[in-house]
Amino acid sequence: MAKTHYSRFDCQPGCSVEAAVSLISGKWKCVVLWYLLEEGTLRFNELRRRINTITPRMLTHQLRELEADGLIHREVHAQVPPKVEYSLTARGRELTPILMALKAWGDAHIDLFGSKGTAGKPFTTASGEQK
Amino acid sequence: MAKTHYSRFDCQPGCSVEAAVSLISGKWKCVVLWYLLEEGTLRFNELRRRINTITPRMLTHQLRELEADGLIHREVHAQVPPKVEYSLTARGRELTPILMALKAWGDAHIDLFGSKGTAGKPFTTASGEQK
DNA sequence: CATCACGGTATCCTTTTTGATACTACTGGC
DNA sequence: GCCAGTAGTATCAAAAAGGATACCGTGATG
Repeated sequence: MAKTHYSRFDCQPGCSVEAAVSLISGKWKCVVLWYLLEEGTLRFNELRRRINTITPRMLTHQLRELEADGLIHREVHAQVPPKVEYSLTARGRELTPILMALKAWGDAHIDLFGSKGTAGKPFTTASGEQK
Repeated sequence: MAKTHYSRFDCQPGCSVEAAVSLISGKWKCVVLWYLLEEGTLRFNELRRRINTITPRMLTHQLRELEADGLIHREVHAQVPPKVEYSLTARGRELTPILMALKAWGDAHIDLFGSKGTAGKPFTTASGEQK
């Protein structure tokens, strides 16, 4: 193996866990990943409308990071008006068990959020507030 | 259901995932959790020595957040010199499948780290650098 | 008497992350 | 001619996170 890379043996236990978490820990990243997991392919403004409080700047930023980390694919169609589609890569789809486990845990311990602790308050949403 | 709490129906899909991730996304948090998972109970300086580049300030900070979020238990023994033991709570132990899945994913996609993308470089460690 | 280990604090500073607001080029429909 | 929708940028500001360094009281050890 290349010496410039690190192998799993170079670092202490928990290091790869930390590394993996760091890829999905930006604000809205999990929400984006979850939508892409559920709906397959979404355009920029489709995501934006689903996460209605996000600013375009933040959405762009998170999408670019997810793309740089190889978790999502960005496809630009050369047309006007512009059409850019986002979808999970194979690597991104491999996060599925993690996201499911996180969701299960999150739903099970939902009483934590909003009351005490360090977690931010849940946000309201375009799809959540009308019905 | 109480209006002051949120139910899983108040928020969009992915919200609970995001909430769960936010609890484990501080720097070193996963490393700490992993050590506690592996070794059961550890004292402050035991953790500190294992993660040798962490400052006491950061260790304290992360431990207090994990405690506030109900993931770890902090037990102070009234003696001198002080003895403080940290261990996972039941809730913390329920993170096991998540941490395992993250480790599996991280190890499988380890080529990502250090080269490109947004992930930080892996760190060297007390236990990793001698052999 | 000085030093070490214990489990932290206090203070200051830098970096990173997030947010608010305004703006772009282009085209199709009214 | 004007407005809406497309996918973003640019700029500035605020807030949060992280890092460096020094320090605390206590008690045992040398």
